[in-house]
Amino acid sequence: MSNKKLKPTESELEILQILWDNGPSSVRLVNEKLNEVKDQGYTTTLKLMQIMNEKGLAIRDTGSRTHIYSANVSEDETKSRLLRTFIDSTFKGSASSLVMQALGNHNASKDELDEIKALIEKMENKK
Amino acid sequence: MSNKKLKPTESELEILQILWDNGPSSVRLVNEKLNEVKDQGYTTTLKLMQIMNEKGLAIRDTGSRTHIYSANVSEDETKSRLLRTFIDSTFKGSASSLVMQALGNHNASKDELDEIKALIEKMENKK
DNA sequence: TTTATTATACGAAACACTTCGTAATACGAA
DNA sequence: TTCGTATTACGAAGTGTTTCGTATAATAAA
Repeated sequence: MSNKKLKPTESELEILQILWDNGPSSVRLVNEKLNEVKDQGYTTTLKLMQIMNEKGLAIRDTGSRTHIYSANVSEDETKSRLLRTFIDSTFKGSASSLVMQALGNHNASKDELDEIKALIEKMENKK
Repeated sequence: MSNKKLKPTESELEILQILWDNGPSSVRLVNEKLNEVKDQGYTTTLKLMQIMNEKGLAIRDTGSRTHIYSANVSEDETKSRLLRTFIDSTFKGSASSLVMQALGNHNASKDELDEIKALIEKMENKK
């Protein structure tokens, strides 16, 4: 996987998510997945994926006529970087501010809270 | 406060944060605060704030020569909406996925972890 | 009053992102 | 081979954001 520091756009992230979920895919398949959610012409999707290839967000196998695209950035690293950027720009870098807002506004279930608390304890033991 | 559903841009959010922190402010003051962090010409800041006024993100008092701008959207509501959008686009709508990622990838310090754990315990006791 | 300073208004350029029309090409079917 | 379809390539238009130069107006200083 590439370790480029590029921040994908909204549209690119949608496509990356499809590639992460489905593995290497043709433009046709990605476009069909996208069209389950929104209207978008085939050539629009194609163009976006070509640009993603140029940017290094995706790579493609051009061996056969139908090019097969794969994500070239890892899901975890990408989301972690997006989260970091979001925390910095919206919550002045404070992860706890964000978590409080997230937990406060979405009424997490008791099971979710337990799960999260367990994770926190695990992390604290490591520090 | 206005309840318009407008999503501020990155630059607009920076300015809103200054207005939230400092209260009603002149363009000059906002520009000075911005310039502590980044280079940006005065007229650029002015233009952004004029646009924010047009969009309803800010209002201004034009009574005296130096116009005084105030945020016209609440900090909590705005951040909550931004968070919701971010969770939807990046974490498929799952707040706990986001929290896990925030806690798991060095996005939170030990102090923040303690803070969050305390919050969770408080929430659990309420249930 | 004259000059210098400070502020706003306006418009345009630069940039990035999204969208799609059209052309060229490869492939498969008749 | 010929025709229709699927695919990629290319370029340009539309939109939104950011940036700033210049003009105009108001105020303060001399």
